[in-house]
Amino acid sequence: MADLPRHLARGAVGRERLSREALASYQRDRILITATGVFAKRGYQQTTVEHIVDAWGGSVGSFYGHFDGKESCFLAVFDRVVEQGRQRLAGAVAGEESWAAQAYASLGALIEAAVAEPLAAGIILVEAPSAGAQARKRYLALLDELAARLRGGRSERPEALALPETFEQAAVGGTAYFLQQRLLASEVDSAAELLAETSQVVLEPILGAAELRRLGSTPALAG
Amino acid sequence: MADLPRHLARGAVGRERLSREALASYQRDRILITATGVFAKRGYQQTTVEHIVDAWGGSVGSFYGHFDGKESCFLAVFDRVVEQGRQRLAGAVAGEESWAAQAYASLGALIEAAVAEPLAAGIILVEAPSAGAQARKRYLALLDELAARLRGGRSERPEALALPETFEQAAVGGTAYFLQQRLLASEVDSAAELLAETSQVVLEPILGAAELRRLGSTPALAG
Amino acid sequence: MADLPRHLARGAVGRERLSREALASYQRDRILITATGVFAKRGYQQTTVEHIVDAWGGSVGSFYGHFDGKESCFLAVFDRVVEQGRQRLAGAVAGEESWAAQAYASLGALIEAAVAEPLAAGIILVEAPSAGAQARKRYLALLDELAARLRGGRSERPEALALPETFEQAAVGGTAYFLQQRLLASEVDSAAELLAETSQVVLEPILGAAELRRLGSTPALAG
Amino acid sequence: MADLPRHLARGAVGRERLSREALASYQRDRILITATGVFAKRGYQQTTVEHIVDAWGGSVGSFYGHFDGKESCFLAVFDRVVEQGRQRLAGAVAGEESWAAQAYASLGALIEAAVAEPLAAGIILVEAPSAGAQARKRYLALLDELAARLRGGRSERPEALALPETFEQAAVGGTAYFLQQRLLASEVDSAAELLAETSQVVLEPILGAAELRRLGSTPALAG
DNA sequence: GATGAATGAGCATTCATTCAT
DNA sequence: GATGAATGAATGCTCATTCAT
Repeated sequence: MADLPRHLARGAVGRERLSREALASYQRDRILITATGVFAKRGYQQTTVEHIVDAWGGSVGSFYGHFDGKESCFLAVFDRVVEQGRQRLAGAVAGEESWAAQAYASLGALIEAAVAEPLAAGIILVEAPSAGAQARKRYLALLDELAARLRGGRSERPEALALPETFEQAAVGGTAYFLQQRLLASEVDSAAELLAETSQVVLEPILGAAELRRLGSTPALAG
Repeated sequence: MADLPRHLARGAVGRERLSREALASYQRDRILITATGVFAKRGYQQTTVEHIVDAWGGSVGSFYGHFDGKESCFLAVFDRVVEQGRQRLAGAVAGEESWAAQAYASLGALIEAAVAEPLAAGIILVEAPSAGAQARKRYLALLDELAARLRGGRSERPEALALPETFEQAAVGGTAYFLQQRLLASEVDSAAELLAETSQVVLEPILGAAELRRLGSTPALAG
Repeated sequence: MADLPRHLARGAVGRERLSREALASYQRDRILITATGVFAKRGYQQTTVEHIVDAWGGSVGSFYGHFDGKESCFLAVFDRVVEQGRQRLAGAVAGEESWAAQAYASLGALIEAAVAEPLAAGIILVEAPSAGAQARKRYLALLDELAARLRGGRSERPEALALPETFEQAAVGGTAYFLQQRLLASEVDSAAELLAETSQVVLEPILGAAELRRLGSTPALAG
Repeated sequence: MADLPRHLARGAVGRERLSREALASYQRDRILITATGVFAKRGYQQTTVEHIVDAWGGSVGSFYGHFDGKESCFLAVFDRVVEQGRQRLAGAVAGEESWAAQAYASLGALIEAAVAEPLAAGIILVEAPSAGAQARKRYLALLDELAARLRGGRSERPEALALPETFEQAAVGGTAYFLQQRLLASEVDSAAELLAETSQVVLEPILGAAELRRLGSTPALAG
């Protein structure tokens, strides 16, 4: 088992309360982090519980103490990655006022995340659709949610109302496919470049070219 | 095993050469047809060779006489469905002269095919991405090819040249995602409706709204 | 963990010596009582240590502080139930003088016990034979002991000497089987009825019908 | 895999029909015979599928081709042993006319069987009660059936009508217990001796001592 | 003494593939 | 060529027991 970070090591203040609970949560997180890599590299179906356990350095029984099984573990990995994405999104949106700026920043944050952690991105874009019914369901629900968010922007531009019903779904699905391809080919370009391209496809039809150009001139990416 | 059609039954003319070859090909096709349904209904991973063999009515050994194994069989199923799609495409394009009309007819033909044979469509859109590395590769190659075809249209319209590099990929991926969702939800609307929606997303940016409207007024669907 | 009864609560007189020892014994007993129900309801093989610990409300480590393991715990449960039976037997026999009356009262006490605590009876009659070699050995030894006691009655009646060697073993085994069947079917009739039937099988050959009739006319059962 | 007996070896007459079916049945039987010994020696719970497979000399997959699993295999072993007992019973009863003679011969046949094949007898008397709910159910049903058969004899002797309701159940259960004890202790006496003892317990109350003495003077045992 | 997280050997079962007939 | 019984490696999972805190 790996060393614990300072604040969790014995002797820490308030260890009574923290210890058990936090330790368990910490272990669980460690498994999730390891599993993210294993699932992403091997693929869900080719991954066995033993692979994860070996990579993690723990024991089978312990694994089952944290998760109901392989699928349950994958879903937790998925949820964790999604949650981290959500936080990035929240952070990106925080400073922006207009829907347009928020949308642009959001897209940028997601692309940045995918570029920074391609394995985590692969969990969502590549593995989730193949990891059983549950996972596929969550994957579709996630894209649906993103499409719904995107849809919110129509009200900002009268012209956008003329877009077909399915535009947002297709835009989100298309972006997912596009990124997935880049991930699988390991041709991950710079986040800036990807953002420039995808924003044109996803956002221009809603915001118009002029608005998008304006947004693009502002440095949108942190990294 | 089911009865053979007349011209393949033994005693037919030229049975020495034809019989063997044609019979084998016929058997293989029968397996592929059956397997298409089994793979689509159960999902690739949940399908066992025995499932296919049982549904087909043959024997395991015979199955392995026709295919190297389960994956090889799936790839053949995939290729077969793709081939049929190609023929539909060729037929649809045949009468049309302009690239615009050909593209519109192509999209119509593909949608029509998906609506007519949802199981076959599911093989491409739902199962292929989950059926191992090989299958995913072919799936991505297929979408790439469609994107490339779509790209051919840019030259027809100067405005289209301004579209982002990734437009076609996103358009194709988005359409795939959109159709996949409809297939999984078993909410297959009429082909006409789907065509109207997807063409707006996929073709309008290239052809322009006016051209698309004109194409839409011509009956594009056979069924 | 449940509250302790007054005299065991901390602060009680003589807590240094008593406390430790008595507390341990009390805890152990609590586990045994709980385990009796769990083993009887789930069956020995289907019962896990965790089941017992959960039902008891303690912890695994603590469980292993009291017992060497699952089997050891079952054997202790067995012994405890046997011990309680022995005490009932002693009580029942106390007031009686003749062997005949003692035997009749004993049988009555055992049946009464089985009817009053079917779970405890199930430990002996149903689970013990299936709970591993040790338990089976004790089960067989127990029946042997009862058979030996029964045998003591032969001297009271010359006719009984003509009974086959195996009579007592068969009588005890038969009664055990008979009661076990009633327990498994949850068809536990009244103790009086069961006593009337079994005593005819077990005791009449030794005591004779007349004697048995006489014994039966005295109220033999407490409840 | 062991050699096949002549009539099943290749080249045998009518191999088309016989071969497949008979071979499968033969293999299944071989597993059952092996499994009888393994279950009896190790005990049901301690026996793993691998134990059986190793002892048999086949493969795991093959085992599962013949049985649904370990329990299913045990039940088949149980049924097989019961069936063989039934045939012995049928053979023993064949020549006898009176119920008394039939009952005596039956008891003799069963005891003889138990002495001749203690492992098979152990399956019924020792393992079945411990091998899960299904097996216990069949075990109890079997004893019930024997008790019912025994009951048929009451009509032959007016005195027997006075026996308690439960006599037959207790007699059968007692005999089962008695034999089980002998089996577990590996103290298997001669069949003749066991018959003499058990018949006194089981049959004398129904048939009377005189009748039983008469039956005993006839050589009842084949071996 | 108490706690419960960690351990890991062990088990029943599946299934793609082979090969004797 | 056809057949399907046989193969056995691989897998997900359980649970009695240990031991650091």
